[in-house]
Amino acid sequence: MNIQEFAATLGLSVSTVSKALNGREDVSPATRQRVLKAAEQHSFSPDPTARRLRRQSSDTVAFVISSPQLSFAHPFFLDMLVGVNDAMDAGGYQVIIASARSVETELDVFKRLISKQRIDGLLFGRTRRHDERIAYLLEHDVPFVTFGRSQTSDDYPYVDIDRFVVGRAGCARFITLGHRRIALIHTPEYLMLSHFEHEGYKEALHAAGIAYDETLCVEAAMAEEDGARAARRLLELPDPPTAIVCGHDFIAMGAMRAIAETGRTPGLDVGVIGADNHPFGSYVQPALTTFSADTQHAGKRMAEMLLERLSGKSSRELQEVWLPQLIVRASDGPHRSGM
Amino acid sequence: MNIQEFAATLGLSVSTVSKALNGREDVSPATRQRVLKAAEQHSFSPDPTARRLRRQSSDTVAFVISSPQLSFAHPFFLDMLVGVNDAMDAGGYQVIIASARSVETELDVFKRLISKQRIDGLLFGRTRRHDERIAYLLEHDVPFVTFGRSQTSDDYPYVDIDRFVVGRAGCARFITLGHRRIALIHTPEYLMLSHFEHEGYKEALHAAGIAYDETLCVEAAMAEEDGARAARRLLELPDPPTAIVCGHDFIAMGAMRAIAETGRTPGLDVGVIGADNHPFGSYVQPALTTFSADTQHAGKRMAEMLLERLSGKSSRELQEVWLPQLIVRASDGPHRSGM
DNA sequence: ATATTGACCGAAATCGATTTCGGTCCATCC
DNA sequence: GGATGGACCGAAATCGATTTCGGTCAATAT
Repeated sequence: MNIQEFAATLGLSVSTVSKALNGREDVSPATRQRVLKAAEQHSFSPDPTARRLRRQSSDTVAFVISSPQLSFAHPFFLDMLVGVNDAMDAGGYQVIIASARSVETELDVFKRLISKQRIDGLLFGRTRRHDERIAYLLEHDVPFVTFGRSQTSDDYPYVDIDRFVVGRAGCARFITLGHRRIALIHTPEYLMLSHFEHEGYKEALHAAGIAYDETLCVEAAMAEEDGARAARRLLELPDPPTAIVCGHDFIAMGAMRAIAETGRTPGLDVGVIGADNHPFGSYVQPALTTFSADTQHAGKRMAEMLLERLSGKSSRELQEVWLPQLIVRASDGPHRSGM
Repeated sequence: MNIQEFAATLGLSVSTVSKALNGREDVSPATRQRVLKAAEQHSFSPDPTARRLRRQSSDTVAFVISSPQLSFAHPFFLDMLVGVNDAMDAGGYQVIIASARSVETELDVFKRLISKQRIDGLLFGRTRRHDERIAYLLEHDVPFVTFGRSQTSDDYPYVDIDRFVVGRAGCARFITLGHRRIALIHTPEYLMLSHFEHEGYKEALHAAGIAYDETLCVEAAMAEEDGARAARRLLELPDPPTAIVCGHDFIAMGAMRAIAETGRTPGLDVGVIGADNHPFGSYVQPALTTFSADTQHAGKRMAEMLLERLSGKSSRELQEVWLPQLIVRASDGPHRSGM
C-alpha cells in the first residue's frame, strides 16, 4: 500500500494525506485526525526510502567498530551500541554498523561510508593522539561524535573518560600506601588515552616529590598476554617496582599473572591497579582494584550529542569529560615494608 | 554530482551510463570502460537511496539484540555482529541493529521493523521452544536466520550449537569419572537450548543405568548470581550431588562460588562443567571445564545463509547444527570416593 | 544498390514519497 | 450583493536513480 492507494481509500489527495501525516499546516484538524486514524488502522506508513530520496537525508548514522580482534577487551561495547541505537531510534535515525579490520584500512572505511553510503553522521572510539579520521571528517564537514579526545583538534564533539585521573589517582593511591617505586603499564602510545595516563602518573609522582624514572613506564596492548609480558620486563629490573598502575584491566590481570609467576603475591608483594572496571575484575584473585567506566551511558550520551549536532548545535557545547571513580578491591595491597 | 551531471561530462545519456555502471548489455566495451574509469576519477557512485527506491529493495537487514541487560553473558556477541556485518557488506547489504528491551516488547520490535522499516531480512538468537517471533516471520514471509532452533517450526534457516551434546557429554564425563549423583542446572525453560540440555542429560543417565531424579534438575538464568542460587538449592538437598552440569559458564561460575561457600572445594568435592567457553573460564579457580562455541563464525555463517535465502535457496538446505567440543580444564575433578 | 541485422544509444516512464503553488469554496464584511 | 480573506485541498514538479522500448547507424547479405 502506497500513499496513493491510501489516499484513495480516504477520498483525499496524496498531498493532503502527506501533509496530515507530517504535521504540516493547511490541513483541518478533523481531516488530520481522520488520516492518522486510518493510517493506524490500515497500518500504513510512508515508505522510508522514498521519503529519504525526497528529503535528501539518509536518516542513517554509522557506528564504527574498530579493531574487532580486540573487541572482547571492551565487554560493554555492545551495551554502548545498544545505548547508541536506542537514542538514535528515538530520534528517528537508524544505526548501521561498520567494521574496520585494521588500523591501516580504517580511514578507507570512513571514506567509503561518506562517499558511497551517504550517511548523516558517525560515531567511533579509540581516538588517537594524531587521528587522521578526525582530520578527514572535519575537513569534509561530516558530523560525528567520538569516544575519546585527540590532539588533532579540539573542535568536535566527544565524550571521554578522564584517563589523567586514572594515572594520577592510581599512582597517588600507591604513594599513600607507602610505595615509592611505582611503575606504569600504559596503553599503546598512539592512543590518546595513553598520553593522559602517562601525564597523570607523572603529576602524582611530582606532587609527592618522587623522581620520574622512565624505565618504569612501559607500553602494552589491551590484552592479558601483553600485560604479562610488560610486567615481566618490569620485574626483571635491578630495582623492580613494588606497585604497578595499569591502563586497562586486562593489562592488570596479565601483570598479576606475571607477578605470581615470579613467586611474589599480587596485591601483597606487588600492588596492581587497573582501569575500566571489567567484570572479570571481581572474579580474579585477588579481586582487582580499578576505575569505573560507564560505557553504556557514554553510548547513549554520544548518540544524543550527535542528534544535537545534526540539529545545529556547535561542537564546543558538546564536549564532556567524565570523572572515573576508584573501585577499591584487593589488588592494591599495602606496601609490605610500609611506612 | 548525480548521474545526470555525470553523464553530461561524458557526453552520454543517463541510461547508457546507468547500464554501463550496472553491467548491463547494450553498452559497447569501450564505452563501459570509459564510464567506469570516469566514475572512479570523479568518485561518482549512484545514490543508494534512489537506487533502492527504484529497485524496490532496501538492501538492509536487521540484527536484533535481545535482552541487552544480559548481553555480557554473550561476550562474543559483538564478534558475531562483526561477522554478520562483514558478510553482509560483501553481499552489498547494510546491517542495522535493533534492540528489544524485554521479552514482552520483542515481537513489537519485529513488527515495527517489518512494517515501517521495510527490511529485507532478519537475524536473531535466543530462540525459544515456542517462539512467536518465528511464527510471525514465517506467516509474513519475511526471510530470516536464527541462532538456535525452535519447536514452533523446522522450516526456516538456522545455525545452532548442539546443546543435546552439552547435556549428554557433560553428564557422561562425570559418569566416567565415577560420579553417580549428577545434577543439572539448565538455562531458562522457555529457551530451546534448555530443552536440549535436559534431554541430553537424561540420555546420558539412561545409558549408564542411573535413575533420573528430577530434584537434581534446576533452572537458572545465564548469570553468576542465579547460578549460585540454584547450586545452593542443590547442595542443601539431603543427598546432594557430587557433580553439576551447567547450561552456561556464568551459571557454572556461580555454582563454584556456592560450592566454595559451603566449605567444599569445586572441582574436587563437587565437579562442575559449564558451556559456551566464556573467556572468564580460564581465569577462575579452578579453571572451568566447558564446551566450545564459535559464536564469531556462527555470525558469519548466519549472514551467508541469509544471503542465500534472499537469492532463493530453500530453508531446508540452510540448517546447520554444530558440534561443541569438550574443553577440559580443572573444574571437572574426579569423584573423591571414586572407583 | 537495397534490405536486413545487430550493436548501440537515448527519451521517457517509473519507484513513492514531499512540497509548491494555484484554485475552490465558504464565511465575513462593507 | 459583491468583494475580500482565510481555510482547505489537489495537480504537478521534484528527488536520483533504473529500465523499457523505440530509434539510429554501420556492417553485412543478397
